[in-house]
Amino acid sequence: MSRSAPTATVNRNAAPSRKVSQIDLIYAEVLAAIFERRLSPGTKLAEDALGEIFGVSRTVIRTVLQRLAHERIVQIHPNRGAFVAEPTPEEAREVLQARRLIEEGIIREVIRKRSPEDIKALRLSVAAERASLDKGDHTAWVRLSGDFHLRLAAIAGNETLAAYLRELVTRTSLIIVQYQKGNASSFGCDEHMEIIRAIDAGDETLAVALMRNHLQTCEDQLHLDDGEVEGDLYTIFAKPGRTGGKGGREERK
Amino acid sequence: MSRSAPTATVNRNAAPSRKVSQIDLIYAEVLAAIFERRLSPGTKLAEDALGEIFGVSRTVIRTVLQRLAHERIVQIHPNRGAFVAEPTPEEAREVLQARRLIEEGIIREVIRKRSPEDIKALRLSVAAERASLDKGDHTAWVRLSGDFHLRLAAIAGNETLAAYLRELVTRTSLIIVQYQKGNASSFGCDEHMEIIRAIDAGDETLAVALMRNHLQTCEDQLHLDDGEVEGDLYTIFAKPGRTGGKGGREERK
DNA sequence: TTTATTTATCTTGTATACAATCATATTCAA
DNA sequence: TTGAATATGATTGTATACAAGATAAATAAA
Repeated sequence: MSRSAPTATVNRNAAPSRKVSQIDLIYAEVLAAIFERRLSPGTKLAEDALGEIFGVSRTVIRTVLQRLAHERIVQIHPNRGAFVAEPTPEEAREVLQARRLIEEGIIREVIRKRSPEDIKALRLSVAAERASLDKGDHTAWVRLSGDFHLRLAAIAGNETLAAYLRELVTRTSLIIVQYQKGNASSFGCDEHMEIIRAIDAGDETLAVALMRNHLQTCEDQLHLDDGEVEGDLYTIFAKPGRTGGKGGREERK
Repeated sequence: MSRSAPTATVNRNAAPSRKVSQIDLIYAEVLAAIFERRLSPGTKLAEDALGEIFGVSRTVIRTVLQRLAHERIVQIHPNRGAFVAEPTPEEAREVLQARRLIEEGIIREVIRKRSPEDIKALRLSVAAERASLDKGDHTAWVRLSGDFHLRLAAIAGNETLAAYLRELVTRTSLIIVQYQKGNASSFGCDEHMEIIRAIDAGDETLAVALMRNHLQTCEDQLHLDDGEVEGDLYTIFAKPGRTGGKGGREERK
């Protein structure tokens, strides 16, 4: 709680608008903090501290943490507390494999159901991606990049699959935070564009292959192999100022 | 709360064994009640009543309900309470479609990774299925039937996909409770056996086709079309003793 | 100095109390 | 008798209080 002053009590301002529950707001806030690397994997999410920060009791914090735990963004150790999850390399591979399976199915369905408006919306989505990339707004790009995949799921029209993909996309973001080497994956934009073209052309085989490659590329840009123990070593031999920025992890289990 | 006396306060007996949390116990208890048709879709799950029944406070009941809600077994209406979900025909089709997609992927993986012990365990699982079916223990059969699919997921070795399939299997049970016509699906056993044979033979194309057919058969045995409004009509014009048993719904929203 | 044990403090788990919202019943007017 | 408005009761949402467990510190023994 030492440096998070700027984002504290953000929801206090828009208090009268009770249309969106506090729980959703805090949930989104925590998620954003993780993806913007303000909260590192392994960080403890103490109930009291979060309650203080967001101006609510532990009761609602608890609800948020349980939701995040169900989505595997947070891991709850009974009687010990909640921590930002540290997905293992194995889990990372599983998530990407699950995405390949689900998104290939979605692609096939999209080709069957697509309308010209859908294609147009997809192109706009990728344009926004490119814009955020040009602006150097990495945070926005992460969100928009995920949006593209979620949009495909929406077109496919299976809400159940879309919900699972939403979770997988979120988990992918956490995985990228932990395992991405350098600031790669700037090709994502172009690959998304290629996929749109294949869908527009109705070429199922190509579209599926492109999606598979796209997700494989994403996986290849992670360093999942070198340093399987890296997480533990880092924890044990933690030195401040390692990653250069002011993002030294504050608390670890 | 009028007739559930026999199952009430079950967890009080095994009190000292705190290894399994109360939450897991109550969660399993509620789930069992739904699948054994003691709780009908649409039934309100009042926090106070459940707390009284299980001898805990609303706090832990709330946690259970939120977990069930995340898995779509329960629907929470803000400020109004939690109700056993009433999956729509559309949702039912989505769940089955998702299962086809995921389980086809799992089958392919199983064929790659299977060991002789795996095949043996699968055969035993189906044998147990058949035994419960012969004994007329429908409740046990529902559980074992789901177990077969979960076992395949375990062999495939992707914990992430397995978790999703677990949810889908659970939702399928709820869907069957709501839409199954007669006591059909006794063929499930044989179809499971056929799938095992195809896997054992390493015939990926056949195994995938059999799984697809199996799930399609399951979907076909539901009456999803006649009576899209059936749920509502039933609610409005509910008459006791309709389904023969003593399972008249106790409370509805 | 190192290791084991005990104590103290802090955090989570659960129960209870209060506030806010919704459903139902009653009253009043048309 | 029907309809709207109000009042009452019940249920959920949130905060707080207390109990149980875990971490950390301090003390004692090797």
